[in-house]
Amino acid sequence: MDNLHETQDNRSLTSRVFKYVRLGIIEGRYKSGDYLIETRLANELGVSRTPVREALRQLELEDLVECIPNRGVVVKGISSEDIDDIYTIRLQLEGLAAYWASQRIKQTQLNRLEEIIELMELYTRRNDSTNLARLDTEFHEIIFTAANSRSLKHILVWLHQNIQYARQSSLMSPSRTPKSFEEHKLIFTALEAGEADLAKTYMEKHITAAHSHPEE
Amino acid sequence: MDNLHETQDNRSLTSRVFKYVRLGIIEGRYKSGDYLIETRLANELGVSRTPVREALRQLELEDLVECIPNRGVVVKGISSEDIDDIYTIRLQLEGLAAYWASQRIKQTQLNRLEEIIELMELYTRRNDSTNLARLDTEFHEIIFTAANSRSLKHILVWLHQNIQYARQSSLMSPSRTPKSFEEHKLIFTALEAGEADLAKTYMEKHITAAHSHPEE
DNA sequence: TACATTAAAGTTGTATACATGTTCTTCTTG
DNA sequence: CAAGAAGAACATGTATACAACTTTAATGTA
Repeated sequence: MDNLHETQDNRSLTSRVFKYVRLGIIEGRYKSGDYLIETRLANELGVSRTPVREALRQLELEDLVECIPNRGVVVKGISSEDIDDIYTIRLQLEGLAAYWASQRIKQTQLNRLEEIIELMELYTRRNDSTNLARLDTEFHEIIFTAANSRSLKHILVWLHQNIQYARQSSLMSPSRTPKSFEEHKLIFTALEAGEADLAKTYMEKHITAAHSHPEE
Repeated sequence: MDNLHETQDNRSLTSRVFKYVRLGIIEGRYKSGDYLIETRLANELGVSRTPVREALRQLELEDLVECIPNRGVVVKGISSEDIDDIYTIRLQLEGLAAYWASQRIKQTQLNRLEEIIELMELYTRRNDSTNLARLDTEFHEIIFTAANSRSLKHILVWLHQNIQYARQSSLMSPSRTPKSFEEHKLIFTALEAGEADLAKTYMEKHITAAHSHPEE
């Protein structure tokens, strides 16, 4: 019963279980209100209860499930209202990240951003949404990292993960990709020039646009 | 060897261990770079390794420790730069929380806020920092809750917990308390009147002032 | 002495066993 | 038949046992 067709990232069973259940919640396989039974999950994945418990305790801190003492863990999930809120929160925080990044970003990070921009242009022409989504994630992650704030990065990574859910549903819609590409380019230019306020403004516009058209 | 002089909140050993280690990191007993040995902690607390492991895995997600596979978990701690960043992030997010709260707050929550304001006045006159700190936490938490956004509340609770560390150090300094009291009152008035922009502005001023003078 | 090899101690990763608490079924009783 | 009690089935909470991996100490050799 190996539902776990993972690659090589077998760091530990705990993290495998964590990702598996997380994906299950994000994809809606486990719905809000469902009880997650430890032994059932353990059998499903062919592992013991120990790593399952550790993973569930982590998911509790991610706020994706609620652990009720001596009762079990119940799925909380992410509603569309949550997604809306997350975009508003991102609006505040990614603006801040871009602002800080423009002051603290290193040359190597700028180089990688430039590479990403070039690749994005290519994949936009080819309508390759899968690769575009991957590059988009990396683009934003470089900016989180360049902002050089542990707390901010921690929050933004969490928000991005939660939002994957919304992305998943509308991935292949290519209507907005050319516009999105231009937005990324503007952000990059501002970062390169060290224009903090401009970087912030462009990032905010990008998030807002992405919220209205979540396809990329 | 029962270093755990807890009250009644013995929901589970895992959460007891979690709070114990968390406090240890916040108080500086476990310093950045220290390795946390599972068996050592287990003996220290008179429990088995199972709840210790679960607690450590949770602390990893809180970003207070780093789990290195097959090596152990190392303390990350919170630097003063982190604290500065957190205040800036709170500036963005508590403003948003106050904004949303002013539109969504319920009468019972407003009543409780009014009670808190009255109590704060009392304790400010008495210079009772301990109770003031408690009320301050509740004041902000009511606003998080009233904002009615799961994600926002989750982030702000996390930020507040991280910042307790900075508060701990300078608790008894009463110089700012009268001013802080006035700020809380202004926020409350704006919330009561449903003035979203005003609530946001007052909250931002309050956070900024608290950052310069973290005693309350 | 310096260095590689190997044994040993220590630590983490995982599974299992048992204790405790909860839920559901069934049987009794009014 | 309804309501409640007893017990079985089930799930979680915790401890322990064992396997795998890492680091350290020890041993042997050039």
